[in-house]
Amino acid sequence: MPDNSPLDMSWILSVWIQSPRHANLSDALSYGWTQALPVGQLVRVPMGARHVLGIVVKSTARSELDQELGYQIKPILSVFEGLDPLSSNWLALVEFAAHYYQRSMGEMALSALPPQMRSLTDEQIQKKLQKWQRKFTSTQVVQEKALTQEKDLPPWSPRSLSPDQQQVLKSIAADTGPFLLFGQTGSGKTEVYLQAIESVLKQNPKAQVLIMVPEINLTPQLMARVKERFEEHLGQHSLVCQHSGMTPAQRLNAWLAAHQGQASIVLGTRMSIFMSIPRLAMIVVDEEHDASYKQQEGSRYSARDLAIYRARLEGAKVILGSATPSLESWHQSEPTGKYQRLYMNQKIGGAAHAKVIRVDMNHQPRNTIVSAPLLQALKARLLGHEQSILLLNRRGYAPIIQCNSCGWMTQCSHCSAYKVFHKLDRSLRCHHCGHTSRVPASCPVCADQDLGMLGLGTQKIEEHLAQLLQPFEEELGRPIRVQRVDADSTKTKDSLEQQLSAFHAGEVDILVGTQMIAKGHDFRRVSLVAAIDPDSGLFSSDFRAPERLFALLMQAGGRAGRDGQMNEQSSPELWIQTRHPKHKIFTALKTFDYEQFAKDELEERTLANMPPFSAQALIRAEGKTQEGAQLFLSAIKACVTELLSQDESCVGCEVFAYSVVPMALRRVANMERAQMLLESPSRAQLQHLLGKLHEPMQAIRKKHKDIVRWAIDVDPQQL
DNA sequence: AGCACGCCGACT
DNA sequence: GTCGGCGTGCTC
Repeated sequence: MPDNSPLDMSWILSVWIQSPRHANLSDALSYGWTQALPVGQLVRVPMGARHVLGIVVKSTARSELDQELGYQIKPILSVFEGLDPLSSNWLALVEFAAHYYQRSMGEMALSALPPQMRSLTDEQIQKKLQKWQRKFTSTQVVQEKALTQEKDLPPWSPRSLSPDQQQVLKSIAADTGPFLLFGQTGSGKTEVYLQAIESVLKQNPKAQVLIMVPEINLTPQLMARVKERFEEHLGQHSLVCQHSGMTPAQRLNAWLAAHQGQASIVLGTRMSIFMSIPRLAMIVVDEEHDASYKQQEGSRYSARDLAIYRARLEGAKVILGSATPSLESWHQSEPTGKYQRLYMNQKIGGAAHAKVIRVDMNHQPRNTIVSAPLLQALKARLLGHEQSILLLNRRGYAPIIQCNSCGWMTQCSHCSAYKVFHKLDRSLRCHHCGHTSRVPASCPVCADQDLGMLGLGTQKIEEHLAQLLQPFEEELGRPIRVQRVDADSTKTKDSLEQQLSAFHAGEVDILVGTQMIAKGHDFRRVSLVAAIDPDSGLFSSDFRAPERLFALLMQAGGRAGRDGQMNEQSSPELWIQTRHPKHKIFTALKTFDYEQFAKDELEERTLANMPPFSAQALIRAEGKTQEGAQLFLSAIKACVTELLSQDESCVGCEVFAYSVVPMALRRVANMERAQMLLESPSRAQLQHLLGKLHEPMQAIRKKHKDIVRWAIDVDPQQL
């Protein structure tokens, strides 16, 4: 702005900008302007030496100011004229999230906008908008027709629905929700989502819908189905995606389409909960139990929980769907809770449950990887030209090199973790800090050359399996094809899709992989899924581990035998190799009885006062030394005690601070890490206390110079 | 968080 | 003699 004449700054604008809470700036900074601006207006403002994006949250006439501000007011630099202001509901969502997850308003709000917005000018944005507008209006005519006359276009084709689906849709139409759609894999939840969306769009052609999925991998699949259903009615520009795999330009375009109300359907990962969707009428959270809905760094929000809050704000319906709901959602959908539970018990097309077969590994030779009965079962599938999946837990399967003479292992020099052997480039790599080195020819401690492999990678299993099956190849009269899928084999772009499509096409007999293959993919010719060693999930220090294991195995079981057409001889089977065959997780799994499992687990949680019967927050610190990190947290613990006994507003609050402990992965990239858990029967009291902690924490931080980072994780997923 | 300003080691 | 290391401190 070249105008150097003094502006008549008779208005004071309160503006949120990107700045972390510990920067100690107030939530909104004051800038001067010649006129009031609408709440939610995007502006560019000076901030020290640079220019940053801001959001106007208030305009006050200078004459109405209670007192003069104690500092010089700068004018804003420019206004994004071409963009509608963000809605008050959007601002309310951001404000709630910032409050709840202990972040600054500015950080929450600005990091929820597409990154490119920060660098573009108003003119550039307007150009983009015009371009989009032209594209859109050419298809919009079609859309209007479709939704009003239904003449020139194929009408919404009637679908045959199962009785369950009909019942569930009736309930969704009749009530306000939130709804927990509890349905087996293969019971047709996706069809319910699509029909529910369809009825919302029929009712109001201008309405918008948000669909969330846990992972990027799952967006193309679901997008294909959404397109197939809606594209001819809505036009291709009415369906947009939002996830971190998109280019900055793609993200901005999609954001603009949603913000301007042109996109009818927004499909995305957790970040899309913050999309600007002015006429939001429905939110679908697919696989709501999935841990990916919780952001794990920065503002650690839960997109699933925010979906509930946002839906209430907007007066929109929200559907949480899962075959294995989180115990939080399950509890909320009990008769005493706030959600309405909808059951879908039947599998479409009469597909049967997998039969659960447990192999007691106590009765197998020591160090057995694939037990004899499982091997027999695998052979049977090979003979019948059916496919199998072997599922590995991550833990315990990393291939680590050990000295067979002195016991030395490939410990990472920067982390409290072992470096993992990668066969491809014969390197040792730390999965936590990325440090890479070559495999030594001899032990660096005792110089012995007898180095061996300790853990079992998926690579190792792949080889081992090939070895076990090799004698069988002759009998079979063809080579046996084993395919490995894990983080390594899918490093190259869209290679996951490629590998899986090879499996789909029947070019592979046995698929070996980690959890990632249990998610979302629909394998029709698979009749056997085997969990090789699931026991680490049984006795973990994390109280949610059993829940995750159960969900994984249920999901894995659902992968087997989804095809109702398959003949009787190949009844689907889920194999579990375990040293604890009597464990209640496995007995509940035998009948695919999630409800029994949830009942048992919730009983235990009640007794132990664990979530959902208490609220938790985790304070983590990262410093140069473990003592430093712990000292820092201990000082905070003392501060909690003091607040609870001295502070007027905290006395009587029931908040319990557990002792300070090193984190499970105590050292990462040369940083020592420790944590402290806070727990309270009252979410509100815990919130209040956390809010009170910020100031003293900053004072404490100044005394502990070796503390590099600290973070508060509200409702932590992993302990 | 950025980005300044500010005071001490190895280089054209 | 400078380029640049990152240690405090401020941003309406």
